[in-house]
Amino acid sequence: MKNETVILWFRRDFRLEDNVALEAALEAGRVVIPVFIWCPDEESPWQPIGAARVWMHHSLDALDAALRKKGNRLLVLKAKNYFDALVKLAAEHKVGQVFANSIYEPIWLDKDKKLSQKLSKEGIELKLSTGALLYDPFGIKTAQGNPFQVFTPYWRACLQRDSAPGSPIFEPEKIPALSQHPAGVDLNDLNLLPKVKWDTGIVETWTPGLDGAKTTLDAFIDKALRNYAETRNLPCEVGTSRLSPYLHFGEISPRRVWHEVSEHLHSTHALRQDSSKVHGMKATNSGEVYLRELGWREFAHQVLCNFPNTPTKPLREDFAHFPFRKDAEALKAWHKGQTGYPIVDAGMRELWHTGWMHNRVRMVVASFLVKHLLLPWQDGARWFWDTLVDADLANNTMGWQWSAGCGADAAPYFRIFNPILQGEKFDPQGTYVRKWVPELAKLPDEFIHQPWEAPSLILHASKITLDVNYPAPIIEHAKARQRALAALSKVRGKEP
DNA sequence: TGAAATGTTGGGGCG
DNA sequence: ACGCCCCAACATTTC
Repeated sequence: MKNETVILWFRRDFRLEDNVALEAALEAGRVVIPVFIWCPDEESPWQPIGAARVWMHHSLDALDAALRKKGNRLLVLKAKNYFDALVKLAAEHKVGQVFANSIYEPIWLDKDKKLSQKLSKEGIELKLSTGALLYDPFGIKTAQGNPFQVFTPYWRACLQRDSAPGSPIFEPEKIPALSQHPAGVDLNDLNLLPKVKWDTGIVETWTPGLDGAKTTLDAFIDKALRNYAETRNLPCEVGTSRLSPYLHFGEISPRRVWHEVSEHLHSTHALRQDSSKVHGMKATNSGEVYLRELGWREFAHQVLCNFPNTPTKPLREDFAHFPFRKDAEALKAWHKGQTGYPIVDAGMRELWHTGWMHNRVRMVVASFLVKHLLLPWQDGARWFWDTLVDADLANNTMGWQWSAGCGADAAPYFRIFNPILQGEKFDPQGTYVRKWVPELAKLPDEFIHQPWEAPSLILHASKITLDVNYPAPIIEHAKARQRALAALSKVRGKEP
């Protein structure tokens, strides 16, 4: 017989569609209490902060609105710890089962394990479901039984598994509620929104929440997917999916994204059928290139789960004692987008303003921090953590270790992005730079990525005085490159 | 999911 | 016609 009442604990799965825990809760209980518990003390040091909190606030608001359409609402609690909050809520409503979706991060997996044991002593079952990932991060292993550390064979192994990701679950018609909703706190009392209004750019740029997620996916498939392989690298265009924050907070499931994208590709005959392509040897068309990016998300979680120290420690140990510099001034210039390299500064300012940065530019600014400035990748990761709406421990860690050359399948140490060439290649008209670094807007295309090379007449006509209204480069590219090669070659291990 | 240096080739100008 | 040089275009290697 069904329990009368069950708890559905939302953590990072703010959706009603394709939510495995929700489905399980509805099967087990007659009445569901959907709850979000805010315990900032428990989540340190990688709790949501800054831009991600802003996002989370609006996302929870959207989730509540969606639950109300299903005849329920979101109970918001603020607590010292999850255990006390859950025990108290369960006792008040005679609940024996708590349903939730697993979060594939070592801290959460560990927390859930202990919590589950403690709760069971109180007669409460914690029922965990999957759904945050397409593949079990502990389920894909090399022939030797080790976790993969190189992407391509990992992804091949995923795609060659017997079962492709299944179809998403439909959202329920109704989520039966208690006749009297339990009293919680007001969402605003969590103080997720900043006191000083620095979040206007985020609010203008994004529509957080489950509806925004669907709109974003539809728009991507409709407008950008066809040319994804080419336009995804152009930061001035909307060529990427922009789904990262929605995926991070579980406002849409990776299974839904996978399903819709492959569905669309089959219906438009854009996905080639020959097996060497389908099996991911080489991504030759836009659809496969995009699904491969979902693969990188899987890979990042797989690496994080199997190597739990990677958020702060390099995976390749020869990097552990690399003599990164300490240079507060340079770090600050990077933070503020005042390095004197237009593509770098544009990216850092886009990040500050919108809580997001185009992926191509993320690679450029990361390479610049680590290789040109020789500052620790951990400092970059921390800044991204505070400023990104899509701040995700697995993806952020993977990205930074990749850029620094110390991670899984990492860029070799000698791969140093030239910020001028990257700019000219991927922002040839300087559209992106002009948008985010408006003081350079009047510069001709020829000099937009290297204002210091412009003749003084042109600088004057463009109303630019270097080091007055736009910085001269904080370091010369050629020198920085030489310095990085010299420093990094000392730590290289078996890599050439 | 680089960039720079170095090497090779082939067409054209020119003595 | 021929050899020579230049150099762009492309390929390879090196960092």
